Amino acid sequence: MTLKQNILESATQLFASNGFKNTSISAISKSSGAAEGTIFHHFKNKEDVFLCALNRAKGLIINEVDEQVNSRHFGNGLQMVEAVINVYFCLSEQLPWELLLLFRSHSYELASVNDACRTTVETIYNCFLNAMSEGIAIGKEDGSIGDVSTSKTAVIIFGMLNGLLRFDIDNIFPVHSLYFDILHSCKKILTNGCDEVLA
Amino acid sequence: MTLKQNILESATQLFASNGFKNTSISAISKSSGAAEGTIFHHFKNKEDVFLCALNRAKGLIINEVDEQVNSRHFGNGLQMVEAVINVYFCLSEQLPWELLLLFRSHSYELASVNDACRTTVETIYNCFLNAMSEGIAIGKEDGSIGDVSTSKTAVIIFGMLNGLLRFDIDNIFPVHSLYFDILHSCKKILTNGCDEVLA
DNA sequence: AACCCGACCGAGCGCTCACTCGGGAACTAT
DNA sequence: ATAGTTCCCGAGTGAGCGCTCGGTCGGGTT
Repeated sequence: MTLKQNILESATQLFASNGFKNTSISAISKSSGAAEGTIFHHFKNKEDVFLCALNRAKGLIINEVDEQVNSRHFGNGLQMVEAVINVYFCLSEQLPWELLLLFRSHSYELASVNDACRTTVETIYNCFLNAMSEGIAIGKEDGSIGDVSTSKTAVIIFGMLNGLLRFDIDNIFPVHSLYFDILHSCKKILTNGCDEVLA
Repeated sequence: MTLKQNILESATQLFASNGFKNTSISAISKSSGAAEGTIFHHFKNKEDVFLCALNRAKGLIINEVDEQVNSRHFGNGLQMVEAVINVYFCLSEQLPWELLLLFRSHSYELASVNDACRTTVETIYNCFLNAMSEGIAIGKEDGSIGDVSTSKTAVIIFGMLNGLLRFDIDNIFPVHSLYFDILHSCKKILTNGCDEVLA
């Protein structure tokens, strides 16, 4: 573990739990064991630290999706979608700080100004959306998923997961106990409505 | 319009669009036309300004729900749930700053420390959740909604709306064009799965 | 041995910020 | 008219911040 990596890990944790403005360089310095000067030796400025931390998070998150979804085979499309949902849900335990960092408003605010940040954030979200869309498309062909709009349904399900995860993170509702209910709701969205089936 | 109200309105807008730490007292002073000293004459400190702005937002939001949902009659439970969904969706146009203020991480972080803030945030969320639960409960009796868990389903649908609204706000996806698709997905969640119907 | 260079350090600089304070203006009560 | 009270002002204060800069140290090259 090099000192630079140490700085990034500490920064990830601090930015994730306190936000950008509420995290001082001196705090990162103390937490990582690197002197303040050392931080500015490795990174251009505070924003650069944030960006590099976000990039590191991107790598870890995408890696997780690759391992759990993209490198596996599934019986049908629905099972693939379930796997995507499962990865995203488990992320808050596997990579809590990285997920929180992505959820921080500074990520979006920086993304609307900084090209590099925007592509990083987009890459992470597209990673999930693409996997989800692929699963839906496969499912529509093999019959495990009904006749729904691929892209729209992917966004809606992904948005649902996002909102519920935030409930958990922000301590509004303990959503993790609802995992199977949420999965069940997703399945309902992915099937045709009963009217069409009965018609 | 008193100067104090003016301060709260400006603060709401600034806190909502820039966050707590990124909004300085001098900015609120310039935007509201009140001198810095005047702000501290009316409010104990910066956090008090935030809290009062959040309380004001609470009043406006709950008022909107009362007008659009609680004071009306609906043909059945499903229609009531639809009305709740509609109010929440329209809130980002009716009371954009107030909704954004609620979505700011400072609200949750303060809520976990400050009792007054916690009850304010809880009151707003419970206002929607209660209306949603009531609609589901009514719908289960009149048959417009299937045999689902009232409270769990309310949380799931509310979380879904939250997540999708945030997509819109954070400029990740333009979700407002998906309104009818989202409504359709909610209806699917609220009905029994086809297996039960066909059984 | 002499040199170089990247890693690392921490005191210090300039700036911004939340908040204070002393005083003025307007309004009310006596 | 006088006194009291509330509202309002903005210069001033001290703490904390991001970042700079002059410097030490150790390993690799010649």
